[in-house]
Amino acid sequence: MGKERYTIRDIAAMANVSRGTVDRVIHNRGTVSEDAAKKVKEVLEKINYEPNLIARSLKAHKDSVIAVVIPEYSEDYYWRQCAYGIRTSEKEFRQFGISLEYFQYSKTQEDYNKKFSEAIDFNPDAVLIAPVYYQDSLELFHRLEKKNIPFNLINTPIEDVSYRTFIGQDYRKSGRVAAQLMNTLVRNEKKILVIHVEQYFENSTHLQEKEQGFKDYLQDKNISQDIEVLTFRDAKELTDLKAILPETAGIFMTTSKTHLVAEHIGDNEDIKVIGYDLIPKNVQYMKEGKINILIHQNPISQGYDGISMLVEHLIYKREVPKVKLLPLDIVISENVDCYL
Amino acid sequence: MGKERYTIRDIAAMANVSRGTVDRVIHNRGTVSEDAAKKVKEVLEKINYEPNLIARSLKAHKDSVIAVVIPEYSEDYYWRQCAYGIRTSEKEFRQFGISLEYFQYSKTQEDYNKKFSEAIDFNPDAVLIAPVYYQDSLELFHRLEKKNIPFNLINTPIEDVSYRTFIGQDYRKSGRVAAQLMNTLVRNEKKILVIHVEQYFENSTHLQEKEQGFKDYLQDKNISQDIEVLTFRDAKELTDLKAILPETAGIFMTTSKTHLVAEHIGDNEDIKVIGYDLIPKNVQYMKEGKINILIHQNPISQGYDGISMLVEHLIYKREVPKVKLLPLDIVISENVDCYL
DNA sequence: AAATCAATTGTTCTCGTGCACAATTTGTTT
DNA sequence: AAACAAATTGTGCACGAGAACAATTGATTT
Repeated sequence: MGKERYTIRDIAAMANVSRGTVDRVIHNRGTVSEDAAKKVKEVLEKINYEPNLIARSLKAHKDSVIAVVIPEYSEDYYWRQCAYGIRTSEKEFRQFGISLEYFQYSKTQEDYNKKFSEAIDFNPDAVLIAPVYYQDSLELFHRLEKKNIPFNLINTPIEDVSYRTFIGQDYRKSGRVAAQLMNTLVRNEKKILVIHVEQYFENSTHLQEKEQGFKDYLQDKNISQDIEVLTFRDAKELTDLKAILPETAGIFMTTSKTHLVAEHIGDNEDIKVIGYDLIPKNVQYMKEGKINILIHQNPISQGYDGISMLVEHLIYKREVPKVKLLPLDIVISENVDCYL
Repeated sequence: MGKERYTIRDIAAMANVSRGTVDRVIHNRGTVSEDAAKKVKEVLEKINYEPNLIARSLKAHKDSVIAVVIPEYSEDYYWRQCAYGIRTSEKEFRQFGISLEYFQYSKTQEDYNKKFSEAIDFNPDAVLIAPVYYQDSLELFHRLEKKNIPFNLINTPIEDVSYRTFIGQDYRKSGRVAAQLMNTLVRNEKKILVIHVEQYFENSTHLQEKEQGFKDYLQDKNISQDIEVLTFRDAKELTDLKAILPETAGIFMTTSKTHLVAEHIGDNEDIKVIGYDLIPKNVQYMKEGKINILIHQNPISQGYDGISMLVEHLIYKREVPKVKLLPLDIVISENVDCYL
């Protein structure tokens, strides 16, 4: 049975060579005679050797530092959740010699640039980034590449960049899910609004993806439903909504600002609302019945996986996938508790 | 800052004692003078010492065996998924000296008894059980208790037994979720069927819980909907359904046998179906539109967590919660792929 | 004061891997 | 064959915790 755990010592004994030789064969470094190499390889093959990662990582204290570039999170529930995931992972890996250095940016383009730059100049061993501003990011990523620093992206995917892994949702699919749900909720001739609330909408490809997915679904299913897309730069602009609410059956909000819509809908209107993220205001409105469905974007997992997949690469040098897609969790008032 | 990683050596130096004494204080074993104990404790307090688990587990090869008592899974997709989670976890912990011994039972009461007994006589260090038959289980659990063998339950909760941790869903809530979803799907005067398909229904408290949750929700929300509960011992009995389908608006299936219902519904009937588990047949019917919603019971996580929480206890002696509730994932055809 | 025992403290080895260095063998040149 | 370099192989130590064992101190008895 291949059930036992063999050590390098065992292998050395079986192949009649020294521990050093086995080590050299495994890591193919140094010089080994053909004869010895063959014997060792045969044994390795036979017993299906798997190194003891515990012993290995006990030795391998390289003390790496990971820079974390995310939005300022003290005032923001969503990013605070994400930071919580990051910190959980930090705790777990501290004993592996991993430490984190946070670079939080306030939500302006300049500050994003500044903090990201600082992170690069800090010369970390790896970087975790929540990239919000597409254009600015490209140049910054390029600097990381030149320095040969591996980096992971969370929340917002950016194509054509040599990141290690993107952790987040398939936004196209996310939009499709929203559309299917909306279709079960709404069955009349009034129209459906797709609303974006984002200052830098042009840079936010993921919002555009959600919209596209939403439309794709309706088209695929031959559902002829009136759709109107609205893009607001600022929360205040939502007052414009009032006029069209009477002829609206449902609203799909592409961001976590879903609660804004709920606020603008009067108590008496029967408008179905689908949006994103379990931030307290959203959850509150959901429990009051003003938001029907929220799609959970798993900020905690994003943070946790973002770090741990970087560590997998730094310490264990494990292969990591290019994309780690998180589930598209559908949340209603009755199951919201188990995602909080 | 308490950011550094201190070793027992560091602590010994700081407290001006030997490494042995520090070790004795930490594990409070052996004899230590009050004076020395106080000094060491002060240092421990100050630096917030956390032992290096890697080094610890390198040494602590106790080679534990965990017995796994689950249904025969070669022919059963759900339990195969669960076994997959168990095996993933087995792989991960093999290097910690953990090995598993499987005791699969065919789905009869006698065989459950027999295999479970064998597992106990095997004298494992811990046991993971998917208990199906309530009555028989009590006696068997008692035998484990007497032998002082810790055990975890998955899938089916059994109260008043001193298991370590139950891993599974909150079935009451699960029923509530189904009810809320059904209520969005169905809005007419026809009735809703709650269907159980289970040979040993009396022993299956979790199915009864689902039913109760379903009813609770409707009552809480003052929804006056006709409900009829049907219990089938065998798949064949479902032919009886035919007669009542015309006056049925929706069906809530409490087991993974949801596909049976889909099979019995003709193509033309517009009956909404909510059921459990992403087994291939169910997924197939969902894609065809014959099943509307499936609630995912996370068999993989159940298996994985079931083992890993046992290991946490065996190796690290960490505190583990009495109940680990898995999320109540709502699955529709558009997001089914991300749960497979 | 020497002997004995208990209480306390200090030392050393182990776990499995990785790496640096030491030791050995082999081949080549004079 | 001696001298030397190159190729190959063997050995020792470090990582941090745990546990067995050895050593020291203090107290008690004869």
